[in-house]
Amino acid sequence: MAHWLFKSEPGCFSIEDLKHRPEMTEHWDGVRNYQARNFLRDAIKVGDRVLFYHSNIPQPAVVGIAEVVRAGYPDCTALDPASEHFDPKSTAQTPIWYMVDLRYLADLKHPVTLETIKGHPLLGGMALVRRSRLSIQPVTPEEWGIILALGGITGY
DNA sequence: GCCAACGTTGGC
DNA sequence: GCCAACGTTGGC
Repeated sequence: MAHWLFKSEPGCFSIEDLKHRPEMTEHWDGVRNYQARNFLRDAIKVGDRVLFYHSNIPQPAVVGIAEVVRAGYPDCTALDPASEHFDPKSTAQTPIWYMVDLRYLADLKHPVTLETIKGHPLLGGMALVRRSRLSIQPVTPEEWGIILALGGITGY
């Protein structure tokens, strides 16, 4: 089981949005970056765990965790001319973009802010700090454990 | 709202 | 295939 960090602008899609859909899964669509796409298509598997990160706000932070319930499959929004994520180069036969489905697991009791992560001796090397623009990135088991401990939850 | 980082596009 | 121009992300 691998660990990941997914970023989202809470004004667009927040952990609350994910949480309040207990009866259904949520598509993680609209990713239009090749490196993130490769993770979605090739590496992210059912059962993997995800740190849910809120970006582009005054206090960016990891706010909760989620579980992958469906591995990479073609992103239907790329095929829909009405979607803002429409990509005319992507077709049903040769899809370019992929998405996964997530299920809400838990909120952190205490959000772990970017500031905290940057200042932590064992977290300063995270992709979040070094490659700040990558929206989907791998997390090591050690980083996962530290962030959950800082966040005040156990059992995941 | 600014701007640095950096990914993508397109002319040559 | 290089690289300048441009667009986007995301911290501040």
